[in-house]
Amino acid sequence: MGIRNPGQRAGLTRSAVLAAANDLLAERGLAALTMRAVATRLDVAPNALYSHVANKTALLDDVLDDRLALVTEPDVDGDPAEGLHAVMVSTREVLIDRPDLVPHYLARQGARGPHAQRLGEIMVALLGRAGVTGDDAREALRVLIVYTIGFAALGTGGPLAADETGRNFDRGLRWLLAGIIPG
Amino acid sequence: MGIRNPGQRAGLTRSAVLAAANDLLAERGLAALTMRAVATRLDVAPNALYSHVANKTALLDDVLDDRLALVTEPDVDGDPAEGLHAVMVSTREVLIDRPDLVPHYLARQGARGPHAQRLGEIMVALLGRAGVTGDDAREALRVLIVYTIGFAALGTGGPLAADETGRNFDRGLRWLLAGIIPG
DNA sequence: CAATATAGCTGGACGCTGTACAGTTCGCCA
DNA sequence: TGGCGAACTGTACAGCGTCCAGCTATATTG
Repeated sequence: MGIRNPGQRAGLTRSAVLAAANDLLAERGLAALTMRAVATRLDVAPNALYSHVANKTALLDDVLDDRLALVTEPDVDGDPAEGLHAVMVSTREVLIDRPDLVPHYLARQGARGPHAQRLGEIMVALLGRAGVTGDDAREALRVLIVYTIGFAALGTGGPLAADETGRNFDRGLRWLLAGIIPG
Repeated sequence: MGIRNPGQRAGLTRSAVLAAANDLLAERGLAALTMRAVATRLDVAPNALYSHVANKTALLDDVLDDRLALVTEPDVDGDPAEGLHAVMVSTREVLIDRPDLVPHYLARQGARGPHAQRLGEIMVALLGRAGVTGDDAREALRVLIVYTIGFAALGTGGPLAADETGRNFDRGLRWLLAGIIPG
């Protein structure tokens, strides 16, 4: 543009880039989330972003994992089934207003970021306290994750209203938990 | 390219376009499925496709629905729970080797094509014969669909091997069906 | 059978994308 | 104080989906 001075530091930060991308996603959706749009919002040249992020896919990965940091941790000492229920509900709530992010998650065959990993560990611990371990735990984990992510992706797009979808999610989740932790 | 004679009919068909797109998806994945690649495969100029397909999104929608035509219909007079189980298993199998298609499905907030609709109706009928009707049926339908699509999307990408994932899917599915159809 | 309308295809182009390259300049550390 | 590495710039490229205008082989009509 000629307005920005060449070579001058804009004080750009990795987390500033993530935040800008996240905001853009929230305000205008995935289609509007282009590297150029993020750069514009930060008043910076498009390629400046590549000093802080490997590429757009990695950027989206990180935005997703940042998002997962907002999942509220359950009471690890309470009832395990209720703890699992709480984690899944919170996860869905956190993801549901970034619906475009979830297909990306699925296309990447699952999240691998630190926050995603932490959630997985918490769930495994809860399952263990409920007497589900080993292969059983791995299977239960996967079922719960797939179910939750699926519901987050479908968002409120079906024939049901928003709060109906929440109750619907809840109901299926309890069916799964009843199967996972019998009695 | 100057090789093809201008104005000459290539005998292009809508279903030929769908087939080419489907093949490309199977052989080289979603990233390789560009309008230009489809056109090249049909030995045609890229914009010729737009005589048969509204745009790329619609093309993907149609490829998906074509795919759903392959789902094997269950015995409508047998045990409803087994019928539902069979439909979901078949759906997952049909989608699992076009894994890129499923995030697209989710991003579009669910399939709406004729074959998808037919599957929905079959499921509702089975649920009805199991005594699940009205809102309960709509909720059960949604839970089953989300679960199945989710597993199709995650494909075999997790920590489990391919056939393990199949058994894993089966297990969770039975939990859900046990909740939907008690007794 | 001749004239006309139409639908299928073409080359070309537009605006947009992600991102590579090389150069400039700043802040920091020896 | 000198130099080095990191941050940022302008520029550019290849590839994308898709629109437009034109040509022509075919179908339709008189």
